Amino acid sequence: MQATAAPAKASTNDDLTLSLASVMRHLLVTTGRDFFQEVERLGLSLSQIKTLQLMSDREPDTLGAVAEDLGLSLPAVSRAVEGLHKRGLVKRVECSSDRRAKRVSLTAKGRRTVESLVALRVAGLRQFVDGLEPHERDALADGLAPLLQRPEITPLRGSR
Amino acid sequence: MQATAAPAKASTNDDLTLSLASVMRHLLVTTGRDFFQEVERLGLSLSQIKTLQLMSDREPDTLGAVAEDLGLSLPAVSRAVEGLHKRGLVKRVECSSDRRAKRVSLTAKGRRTVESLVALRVAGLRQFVDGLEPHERDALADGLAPLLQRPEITPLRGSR
DNA sequence: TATTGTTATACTCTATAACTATA
DNA sequence: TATAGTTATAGAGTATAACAATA
Repeated sequence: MQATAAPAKASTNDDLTLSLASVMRHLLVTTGRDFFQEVERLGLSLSQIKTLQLMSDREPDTLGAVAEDLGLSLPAVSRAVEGLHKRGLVKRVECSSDRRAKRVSLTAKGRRTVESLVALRVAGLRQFVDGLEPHERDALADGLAPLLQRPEITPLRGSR
Repeated sequence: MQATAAPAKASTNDDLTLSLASVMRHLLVTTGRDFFQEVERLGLSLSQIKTLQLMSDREPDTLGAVAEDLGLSLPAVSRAVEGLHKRGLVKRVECSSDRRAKRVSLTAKGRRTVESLVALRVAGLRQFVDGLEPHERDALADGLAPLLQRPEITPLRGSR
C-alpha cells in the first residue's frame, strides 16, 4: 500500500475513529493501575473521589449542587462528604444567607490529595510518552496540538 | 515565549503528556454517555459488563480464570455469571476432563450485546471525529498512525 | 487432602422515604 | 408549605467463610 496522488486522505473517519478507540483503550488499560491502587489505599469510595475532583475546580458549593452535577442522590453525597470531612479533606460551612444550606470546599489536605491522584494519572501517561520513539512523539504532539485550540477541550494544568 | 532556533521541539514530554491527558479527559467525559445509559437500561452490573467484554475475545474459560483476570472474587463472578446466564447471554458447560469446573462462553445473544455496547462507545468517538475540521482530522490521523504499529496497541476491529 | 464452584454472612454504597431545621 | 440536609430502611454488589462435589 503506497501513497499515490492523495497522500493525506489515507484515513477515513471510520479508520480514524477506530484508531482513536484503539489508542484510548490501550492508554486506559495501561495507565489506570497506580491510580486505582492509591484510591484503594486511601479507602475512598468512587463517589468520594468524584466529589473531590469536582470540588477541586469549583468555588464552595452546596451539597445539592454537587449531587446534581455528579448524578447522585443528595443522601449519597451527604454521606460521602461526611466521610471526607472525617478525614479532614473537606470543610462544610453554614451558608450565612440560608442557614439550611452548607457550602462544601476542599481543605488544603483535600487539595493535596486530589493533586496526588491527578499526578498518578498523569504519571501513567507520562510513562507512555517517555516510551515513544522520537518520530512517534513528534507526530503525536503535532496531531494533538490543533485539538487543544478548541475551547471545549480544557487544558489540564501541570503541577506547577 | 517565542520559538527561536528549535522549531520541532516546541513540545516537551511534559507538555505532550498534559496534552494527551486533556484530550483523553475530554473524550471520556464526552463519549461515555450513551454507553452507560444502555448499561443501565440492560440492568447489568459493571462486573457483568466486564465479564461479557472479557469473554468476547476469549475461548470458553473457567469461572476461576475469569475472576483472576477481572480482579474479582470467585463468588462475585459466580453470581455475575448466574445473572448473565438467566438473561441468556452466556452458557456454562461442564468441563469433560474436570467435572468440578465449568467453561463459560458467550451465546449469540451475548455476543450481539457486547457488539452493541462497543458500537455505542465507538459511536461517541465517531461523533467527535465527524466534528473535526479537515486539518484537525488529518493531523490527528497522522499522529496516531505510528502508534498503531506498536504490537501492544491492539487494533480494534470495526463491525464489519 | 486439595480444588472448583455455590451458598451463607457481613459490609459498603446507593436510592427512596421519613425527619429536622430553616425559609 | 417548601426546601437543604440528615437519618432510616431496603436493595445491589462485593469479599471472606462455610459448604458441596470432584480430583
